[in-house]
Amino acid sequence: MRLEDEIKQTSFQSEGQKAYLNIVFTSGWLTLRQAAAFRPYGVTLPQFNVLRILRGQHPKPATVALLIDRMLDKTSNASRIVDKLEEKKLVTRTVCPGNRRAVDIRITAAGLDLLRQIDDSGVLVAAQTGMSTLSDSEFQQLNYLLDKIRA
Amino acid sequence: MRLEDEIKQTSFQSEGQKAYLNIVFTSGWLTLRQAAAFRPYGVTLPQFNVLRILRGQHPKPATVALLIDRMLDKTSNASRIVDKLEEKKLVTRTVCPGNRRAVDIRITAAGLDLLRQIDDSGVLVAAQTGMSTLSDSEFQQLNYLLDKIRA
DNA sequence: CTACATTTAATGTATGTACACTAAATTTGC
DNA sequence: GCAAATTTAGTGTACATACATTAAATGTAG
Repeated sequence: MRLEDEIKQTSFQSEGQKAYLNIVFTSGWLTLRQAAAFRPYGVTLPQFNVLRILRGQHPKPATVALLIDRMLDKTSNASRIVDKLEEKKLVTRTVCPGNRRAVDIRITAAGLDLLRQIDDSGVLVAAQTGMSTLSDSEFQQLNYLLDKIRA
Repeated sequence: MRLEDEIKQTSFQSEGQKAYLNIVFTSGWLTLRQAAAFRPYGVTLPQFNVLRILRGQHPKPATVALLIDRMLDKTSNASRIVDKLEEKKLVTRTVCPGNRRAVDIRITAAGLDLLRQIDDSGVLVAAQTGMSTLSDSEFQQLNYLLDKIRA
């Protein structure tokens, strides 16, 4: 749907201003759909993303610093997201033996199970059906333009 | 900067998956810059956006429902954003005489002053310098692609 | 006119975001 | 070897987001 109709604004200062609003609005639109898809599994989107990073490391542990490095949202508080996952027994936290400042974070069997369930359900794919309306070359063009904005 | 480098991920399931991450990441990147620009003025980005909607209505009042309709983030809690603005005396809230369920929200002289200050400062333009790296036709292409995703 | 439904805003609760600050462990420079 | 700097997590606080629920005013059907 055209941005103009979504936010009931008919004129914009510039195409750039409109593009800014469009990026932020589309991001929210997509995130809302993703979050809804995960809700039945009892994890939020940031929690899911941390779990996926941990699975990528498995069976090696990750530190909080590594999570921050790989997270989309660098300023989000990885500690507190790990808190929630620990409460749900999806991850474990142990002081790193080699460096007692750091904390080794590992995904548990239950965590791996949950990710497998979500993978199998196709929920992730379904949540991105909004994303299936573009061709591969259009996606590439989009990625090119977004990367260029942050040049 | 390439998304791959920003989030240290070298492979993606598909261009669509990568585009999804790119939209969300770029949105966060832009929002962070905008928020920093407003901080000296003591308002947050959602608060600023509500103020702008109210200026657009001025001198007519707006209701909470109208704010939600025009906001980028429909599920954000307009009531509480108005709370903050009211505390800062940037808006007023009065029960709507014609419909006592509704609340008339108006921007105050101080609110208009603040917006004028922000406009004059060029802060908004400066915050969007990240957005100046694309040509108009590239922005148009970007808008087209984003609208198509939400088709 | 009254009972029920709908509209409108506000509130409650859990989570996440942004940023400053703290505290402990380690590294570095002398 | 020790003092200062740095690294690493965690905490505190303010704000926003997401969604369910409440409460009051209004509309509507009988």
